[in-house]
This record gives sequence, C-alpha cells and structure tokens, in this order.
Amino acid sequence: MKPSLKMVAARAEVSPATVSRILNGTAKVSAEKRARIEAAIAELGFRPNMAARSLAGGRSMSIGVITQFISSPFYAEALKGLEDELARQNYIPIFMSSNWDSAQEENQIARLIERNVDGIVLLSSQMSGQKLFEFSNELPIVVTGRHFESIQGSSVNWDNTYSGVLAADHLLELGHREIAVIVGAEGHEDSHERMQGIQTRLKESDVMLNANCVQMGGYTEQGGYEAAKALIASGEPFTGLIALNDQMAIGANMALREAGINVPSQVSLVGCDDIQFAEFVDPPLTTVHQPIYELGEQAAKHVLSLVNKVRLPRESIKLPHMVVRGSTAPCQVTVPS
Amino acid sequence: MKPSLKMVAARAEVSPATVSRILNGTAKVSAEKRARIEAAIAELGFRPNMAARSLAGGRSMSIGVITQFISSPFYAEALKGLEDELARQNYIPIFMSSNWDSAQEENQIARLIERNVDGIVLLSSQMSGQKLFEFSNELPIVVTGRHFESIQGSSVNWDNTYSGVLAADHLLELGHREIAVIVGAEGHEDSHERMQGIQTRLKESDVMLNANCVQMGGYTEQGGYEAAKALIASGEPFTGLIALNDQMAIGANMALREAGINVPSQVSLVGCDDIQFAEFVDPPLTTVHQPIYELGEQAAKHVLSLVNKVRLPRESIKLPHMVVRGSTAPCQVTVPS
DNA sequence: ACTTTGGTCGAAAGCGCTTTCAGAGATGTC
DNA sequence: GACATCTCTGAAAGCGCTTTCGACCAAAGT
Repeated sequence: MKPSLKMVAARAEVSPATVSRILNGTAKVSAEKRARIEAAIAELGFRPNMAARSLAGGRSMSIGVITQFISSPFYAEALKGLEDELARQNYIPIFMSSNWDSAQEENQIARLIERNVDGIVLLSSQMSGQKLFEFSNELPIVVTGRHFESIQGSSVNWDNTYSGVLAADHLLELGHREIAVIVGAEGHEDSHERMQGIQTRLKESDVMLNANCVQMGGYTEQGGYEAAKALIASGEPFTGLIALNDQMAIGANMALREAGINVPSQVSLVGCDDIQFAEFVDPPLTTVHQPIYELGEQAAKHVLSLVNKVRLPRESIKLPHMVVRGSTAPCQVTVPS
Repeated sequence: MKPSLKMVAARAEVSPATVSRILNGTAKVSAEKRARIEAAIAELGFRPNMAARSLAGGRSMSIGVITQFISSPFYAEALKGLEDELARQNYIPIFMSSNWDSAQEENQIARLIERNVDGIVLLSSQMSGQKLFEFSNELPIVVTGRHFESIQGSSVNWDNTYSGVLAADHLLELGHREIAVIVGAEGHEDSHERMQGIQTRLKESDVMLNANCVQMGGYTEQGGYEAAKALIASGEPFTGLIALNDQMAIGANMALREAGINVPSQVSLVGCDDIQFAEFVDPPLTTVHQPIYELGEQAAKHVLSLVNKVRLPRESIKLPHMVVRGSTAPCQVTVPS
C-alpha cells in the first residue's frame, strides 16, 4: 500500500496538519519535528497524492497547453520552453491539440477545466476574442500569436511586424525589386503583422506588390508548394520570394525546383521561424529566426504569474533576427528600365 | 460557483449516489429519474471534477506518455494516434519528455505516478529492463521499440527486422553491392533489429559490410551529417547508403551534397520512418514507411486494456513498406570484377 | 395471504490531503 | 506577578466524488 500523509504523521509522531505544513511551507515548524517528519518521509518514500491535494487545496499544479498539433515543428521549441519553465516551478503541462479547429479548441478547454488545470496557454488560438474573454473569466489564460488582455488573461508575443521588416530588407538589400509573398491563413494576426512589416518596407522602397504576388499557403508544406505553383502559373515575374513560415518555404522550394527555377540564382527564397529542418534543406534556408523557446518560457511565466496573482516584471522577449543561409543571393536579373 | 454533483442531485431530487450511478453507468436507474438527472446536468452545465473522481474512485482517467522529446518529428504521428485513441475512451495523455536520459526518465515516471496516472506509455524507453520491471509492478506500462512483457507490462512494435530487409532489398534490386549504413545508437533494440534485417539480406546476396561502412548517427540530423562525413572520409567505396531513420538520412544527404556526391546518381540514399519532411527534401527521400500513427493507437489500446484488466484481441500492426521517391536509382558504377 | 427474490435507491463512510480554529506554552510588558 | 502577545501544534471539518450496505417496494413463488 502506498504511504499516505497520515502514515508519515504517525511515524513522526506528529499530526497530519504539521506534515502538511512542512510539505507546503505554510507555517513554521520546530526544527526537531521537521527533522522527524523529513526522516519519516524519506523512510516511507512518501509522495503526496496530487488528486487529494488538488481537491483539498483547490489547485492542481498543472497548466493546460493547447496547440494546433502537438508535434508541429514550429512549436517544438516553444513546448520545450514551456515544459522546462513549468517544471522549474513544479507544475506540469497537459498538452492537447486542437487541429486548427475552434470548436475542438473549445472542447479541449472544457476538458482541461474539468481536470482542474490552474491555467491555460493557447499557442495560436483560433477562437473568437469573445469566447476567449469568457474563458478568461473562469481561469487564467495566456495566448500567443495575437493580442489579448484581461483581468485573468494576457498574451505573449514577439515583434511580428519586425520579422516582416527583416525579411523584406534582406531581399531589398540584395537588390530584389520583384517580390512575391506566401502568407499564412486568413485571420491570423501574426501572418497579418508580418505582412504589414513587409509592405511597409516595400512601399518605402517604391516596390509594388500586386495581388497575384500574394498567395495563401495555410502554414503547411503542401500549402506552400501549391501557393508557389500558383505563383509560377500566374506568370507574374519575381526574383524574391518570402514565405511567412519555414514549412511553406520548404514546400515552395520544392515547387520552384520542379519548375526548373534555381534557388538562389533565379529566385531568392526567405522563410520565417528558423525551424530545426531549415538548415538541412537544399539550399539551406535563409530565414528569420524567432526566439521560440523563449516564447514558451515566457508564456509559462505569464500563466503562473496570473495563477499566483503576482505581477510579473515586464521583461520583453528577444527580437527576431535574420539567419542568412544559402537560399538567397544578390539579384541577377536586370530590371527593365 | 461551479455546479457540483450534489447540486445536480438536489435539483433532480435524488441522492448524490444516483447521480454518480448515471455518470458512471454502474447500476440501473429508473427511466424517470435518469431523465430528471440528465436534465439537471444539462441545465446546470455540470461537469464532474476529476480530482474528486480520481480521489474517490482511485482512477484518474489519464495516461502518462514519455517520449525523448515531445516534438520529435518521428513521434509526431504516434502522439496523434495516442491522443485520438485515448480521447475516444475519455482518457487524456500527459506528455513528458525525457531527453534521452534514463535518469530523467525515471524522474518523470515518478512525477506521473504522483499524479495518479492510470498507466504509462514509454515511447522508446532508455531505462534498464530491471527498472522497467519494477515500475510495471506499480502500474501498467507499455513500451515501444523494444520487447517487454510482464503482468502489468507489455510492448507494442512493428517488425523492425522487416524494415531492414525492405531497405536492403531495395538497394540490392537496384544493383548496389557496396553498401553503407548509418545506425542509431548503442543499445537501441529497434536500431539493432533493423540492422539485423539488413545484414541478413546482404549476407544472402554475398555482400560484405565492413566495419568502416557502419557509422553511428544517434538518430539526429546532425548525427547523420557527421556519420556521412566520416563515411566519406574513410575512403570506403559505397553506392548505396541506408540511414536507420529519416532524420539521419536528411543529415547524410547534406553531407553528400557538400562533398559533391550526387544523390541518387552516385549514391542511392534510403531512410527509414517516412516522416513528414521526407517528401520535401531534395531529392525526395526514398524511405521505409512505418505505421507510426497506428503504433500510437495500439499503444493506447494496450495500456487501457491493462488498466481495465481486459484481454486485448491480439491484432497485429500493419507491416512497414517501401516508399520509393527520388533518392535512389539503379547502380551506375560497374563493380570491378 | 406470507415469505422470498430481485431491483432501485438513499445514507453514510471515506479517498488523502489542506486549512481554519483554538488551545497550550513560551515570551514579553507594565 | 498578572495580563497581553506570539509561536507552534493538533482536532476536526470539508474538498466532490464513489461505493458499500441495507432499506424499501414490487413481483414471484408456495
């Protein structure tokens, strides 16, 4: 039979209350009893039962984490960051996937609440702001990839506009003037912001972006592949191509290869995110690195601060930066004057 | 205030016990009361508190799942399979990563037990068989990638030897006689078995595999890259290269490219697993497809069968099969006779 | 009509912990 | 020396559910 707190108390000849106090550090206990209790815990190999703790104390020491898909390469590092930071504070994450579906997302949140999670982290939520707000009345919620602020809710994010700026500047500096973009999906704040950044810079350099030059890729390899195909089919000339994430860039790379268009000599390709694989494609992908691990860490810190109702010192996340690899090169094509 | 079972009971004018019976289907209840109770549940939006259930009933409806790293592309589909199957039975997975470290693995298991998980799934455990056996005395455990059988333990696996056979046969059929292999890591049963399969077939075709031709890649891209470099540096001739997983194959592909060796015309490269990215590398990777999603599903079914102490009809997992893409071609080099 | 069975339901105990409340000493103050 | 003030500790209630036990009532058997 598993040792219980009661058994520890009996062995140490103190009351259960005192053992609990030691466990939680909620009150001072004389050195002598403390020693006896700690000895008893060690001897019995006692480990508190979380269900009981959760029931009695009202907190479960667990945080729900919802992603589109648990093993998305993009979130890989974010999950690690979350996991590490939560573990440091003795919490565990409960991961669930919502498969890009807002109904599933709500359903998963309900399941998490049912399981008494102390808070929830939403990595790129699809839910309406209204719903989000309602849930945040029930328990602390932190979202990434969009803005959100309420009494028990907050968001953590990096500067997406700046990511767009970096990508555009890079191509511009290489002399590219005919640029195409593969965006994520409708209604994605981060995709939108990145696009904003790109457009701002292009406009400043008097580069026009016509409608054919912007295709939607849904953030997947397949989507990027198809978007690039459509782009090529449109006949629109371009020497620079920005994909708003690496997965789409990798798909686009394949489409270009199939069309006999060389990267980087004919088209310079830049991705966004710097996922693990970016380095291993051919040519190695030039991309905007995002501090994803840190994002996860920050998200964890934020929920826990909401859970514990302590104000978090507003430390900002590192900025994205360019990682120049082999998929971009100076523009070779002379623009007709 | 959140509605409790007691409140439901009061509203439906029955005892809490009866409500519980409805919730769990543990006894017959008259149609009339059932209707009243169901109405009350709906009206109040009642959702049972898992902590209380877990405490009272002794089961938490959750299964711990330990992987080397949550977002490993290899396990992506397995996790999905697990998640889906568990959800179907109203369980949730609690994912944790062990970072290839057996001490961390033990520690994570302890944390899971503390949280009352009803069972544990270990995706490619690093732990000693002894430890594994000890843990399986405490609660049901299912492992993948190795063999394990005990009262409360079992393993689920596909035919790794056959994967090796497929890879070897493919190269052999294309006429390759000088073959090199990048294996996973020491002490990995699955890596070992795949290697077995390869060697069996090579021997049958009188192809020798000398020591230089077998390099260790640790199952990572970087490892595969370095292993391939070492292989090239060794001067050993080879026209066929098998990497025991796709990540290493992708790394090897890069090393070959850097060395100016063309794939597939000079070296045919075959991977193993068929991860999502395999299709998007250049050239698209020929690989042995593993039914990973199904593996996850089966693992889930197995733990739950152990948890519920029902015998599972022994349904076997689908066999791996070759997916031929662009990284392999008939052998061009004439073997000196 | 009277006991026996069978089926439905409620009372109550208890799962393993936290937390409030108050008592018992120890210490300090006037 | 009397009283107030702390500090440490234990008793006990209770978190929200499950489950055993026995009560009750209807149908069945004699």
